[in-house]
Amino acid sequence: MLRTHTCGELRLSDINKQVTLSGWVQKTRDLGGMTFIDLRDRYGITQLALNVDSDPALSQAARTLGREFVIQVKGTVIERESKNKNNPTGEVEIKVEEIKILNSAQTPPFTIEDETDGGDELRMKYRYLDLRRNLVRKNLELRHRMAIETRNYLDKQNFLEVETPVLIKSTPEGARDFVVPSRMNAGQFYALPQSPQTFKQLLMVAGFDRYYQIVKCFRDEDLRADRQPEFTQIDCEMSFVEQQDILDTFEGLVKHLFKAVKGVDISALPHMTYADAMKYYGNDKPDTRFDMKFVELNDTVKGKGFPVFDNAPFVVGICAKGAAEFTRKQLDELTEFVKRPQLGATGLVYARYNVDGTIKSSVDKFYNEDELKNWVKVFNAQPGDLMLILAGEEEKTQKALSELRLEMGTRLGLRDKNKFSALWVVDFPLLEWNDGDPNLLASLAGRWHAKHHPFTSPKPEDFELLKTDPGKVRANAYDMVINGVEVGGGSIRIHNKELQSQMFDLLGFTKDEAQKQFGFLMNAFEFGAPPHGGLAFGFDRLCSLFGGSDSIRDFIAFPKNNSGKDVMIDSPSEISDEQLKELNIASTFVVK
RNA sequence: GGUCCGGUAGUUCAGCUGGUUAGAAUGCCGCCCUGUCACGGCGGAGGUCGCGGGUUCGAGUCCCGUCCGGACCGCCA
Repeated sequence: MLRTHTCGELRLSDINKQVTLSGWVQKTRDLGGMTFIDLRDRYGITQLALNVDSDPALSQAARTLGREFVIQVKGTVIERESKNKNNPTGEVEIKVEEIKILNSAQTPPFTIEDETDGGDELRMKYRYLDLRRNLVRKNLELRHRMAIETRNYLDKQNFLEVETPVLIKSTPEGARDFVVPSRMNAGQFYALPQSPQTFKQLLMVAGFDRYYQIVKCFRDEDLRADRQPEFTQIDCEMSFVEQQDILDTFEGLVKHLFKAVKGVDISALPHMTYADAMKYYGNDKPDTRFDMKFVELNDTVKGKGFPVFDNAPFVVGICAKGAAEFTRKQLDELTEFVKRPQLGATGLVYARYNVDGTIKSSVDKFYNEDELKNWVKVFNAQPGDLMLILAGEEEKTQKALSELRLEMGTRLGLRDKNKFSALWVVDFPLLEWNDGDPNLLASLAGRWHAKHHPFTSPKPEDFELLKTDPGKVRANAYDMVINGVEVGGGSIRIHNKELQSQMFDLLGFTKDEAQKQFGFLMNAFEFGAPPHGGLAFGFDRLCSLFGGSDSIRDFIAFPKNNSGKDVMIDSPSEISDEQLKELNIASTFVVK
């Protein structure tokens, strides 16, 4: 061994021990007669001390060490003359007797410290240096702990971890597939799984009863701070269960994770219907750390001669507690916020319910004091509150107000990263109308697409609506939402061939297409498929949520950038003509 | 496919209404310093202002195009 101890473990109790340490030079502090070196490894930092009087040659050698040199030192553990309470090893140091340079290092392009000076791109390019930093390392340690505790919990619940294939079949529903050419089968392609969905259902048919897998999934769609082209799911499926059984089991998992990883007890998860989530939060993943629910105002504000409200199909507002003090400038910022093209609101109406009981609105011209007092009643506002109102087409207005609500929550400090509010959103619609998207309309025979996925079962009481009003059919589908982040979702599946076939009809598959794409699953349903259901957690998101970050990239060892590129290994990249030829792919492409 | 923001020293950034030699901090190099731990002091080196074109007497600054990065919308069953 090149070391007797790590750089994080020596304490006062180790004094006088002869030790050998190996690690990276974090920093040297040369005081002339004395030289101090911070030696770092994964476990911590230990200070090395050299005195020019006791060994001039060694002291001189220490001065030549650069940042991130890899060295081995032998010496004696001694008590420090001046201690550092900020470091667990801060009461001791090593009186160095021997230094061996194991490897030199170039000066790193950014500082390897908690508060790094490196920008995102540079950190990605030198990810192996970034990973030396405490913060990033701790994120991956958190991820490791999450995975271990997930396996502990599910193992105790009799779940089996089963690996499913990565080279599978491309299917038209859902996200765009990543595709892999088959050399042995010219002109044919595998697809990488968007999820192991069909395989886990087949495992249920096979009687495995309780399955899980911490598994990579792939989707060829545009990226976001919380979306990577390859990502990890905790993928689960159970047989002989109803929705409530699944909710109970995985509420248990999340509670276990909070307790084991963060030492936090979270209360029982409330259930909120999709309809209520949309009505009160304008969003199917509401941040319930704070209230500020939507208040519909059509009956309150219309017919008073204010054309914006009178002409809008939908008027809705929120009441921000204690925000009446917002300045004109802040209100203008909020107006700009909702007018951004992404939200597209035409304006923002506000009414301050001042502490002195007076009401001042941006539409005083149209609403007298009595009418504004009625607003106060409808909003249940208290003196000091600020009422914010948007009007327009329902869906768009909901979305804009939802974003405004989150913005207000942020501005009012109501979105504490150390506070966790989890809930189940249930009763999602089974289907969505492919409204207006010509690409979808052209590529799919049908105009409905599955909100969750085509294997989701409708609620039995809504079966009849499948024929008469498919848009009204609710699904046995559920999402777990924590702090406004959709951390997981799933459904009770269809296990009956006729119903599955009916679903594919609705989604516009011909019998042939359905058989070709999903015949293996429907055939399996004819051999004794048990009732089953499951869900999948977005593991990266769950980790970033636990770590208090909005970005999942720092919880993935080697993530990709906004363009889906790994700038460290320079991928994706071109391949040789020989490779293309082997794969039976033409080597020239005409773009556009 | 779209919207917005950014690209200036190794790094993070400032650079006003276009005007002399493009600055700061940090890092790096050298000298000094015997209890530092964000050590301190003095000195020094370090620039294709992303790239191309245009306007102008004059462009880091304005305009057009382009590339790269970031956030978001669409998309993500």
